[in-house]
Amino acid sequence: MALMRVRVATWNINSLRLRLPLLEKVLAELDPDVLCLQETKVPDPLFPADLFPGRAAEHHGYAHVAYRGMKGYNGVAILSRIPFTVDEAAPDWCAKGDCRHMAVSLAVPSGPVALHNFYVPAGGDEPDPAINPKFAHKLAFVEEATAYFAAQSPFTRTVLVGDLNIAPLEHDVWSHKQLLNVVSHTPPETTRMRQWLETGFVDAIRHFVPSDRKHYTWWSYRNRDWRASDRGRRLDHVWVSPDLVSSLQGHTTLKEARDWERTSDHVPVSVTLSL
DNA sequence: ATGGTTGAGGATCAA
Repeated sequence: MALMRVRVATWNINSLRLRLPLLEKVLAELDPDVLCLQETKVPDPLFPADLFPGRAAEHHGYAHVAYRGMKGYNGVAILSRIPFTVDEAAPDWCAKGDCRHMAVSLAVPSGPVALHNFYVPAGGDEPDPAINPKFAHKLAFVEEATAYFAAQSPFTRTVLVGDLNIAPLEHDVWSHKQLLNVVSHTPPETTRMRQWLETGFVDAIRHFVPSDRKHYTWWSYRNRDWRASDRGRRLDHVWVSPDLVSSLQGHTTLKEARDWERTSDHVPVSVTLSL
């Protein structure tokens, strides 16, 4: 059977409704077959009926759409050209019902592919679980996810994407030393993330970008000039099961999106596979 | 050490 190009993109959009015009721009730039979004910040009843006003029917080619949102915070969505079924049995992490994850099975002709879209808790400011419940939640969330995938291991034909809110490697942050006690890069987080990865994933972005090269996907709004200060972090990730490594074709981190008007503080990331 | 900005929603809270 002929293989199919499957390009999966992930973007923390930081309000879907506010950035609908940029959504179309991301699709034009990356041409993904599947786009996973985080921080949609839209309750399900208010999810836009027409994602691309004035464009072609059926969502501008992305006929398959699923979403899980809530008021004010969090929320994930998946737009796809490839049909999928939603995994309704996926866990409700930390039993909070807080719309931080969706799993689907993509109907790729060569066989189904499991796709996980995660929005891991940011964890607040204080990196001490004893005094900061948000940090405790973050650690517990990652531990639950680790246990979930460990129980399935070894798994195949699986792609995991999302805003994982952890920059695991030295060169995933602008200053390893200065961020060691800053939430997103602390040893309790990076250690747990490594354990999660090692349940059976390969870091697909670092497959393409050498680990000794600085690489970021997020720059704070709180910098006068994000590009000049370049105090970025790699918080957004694409992982694949080892059987898919030989299918990896390329990747794009759309850094230019950080310069768009009224954009997200995260930029889109895509990985292309031949499946 | 501190402050810096953005979004949701309508006061702060989350990031």
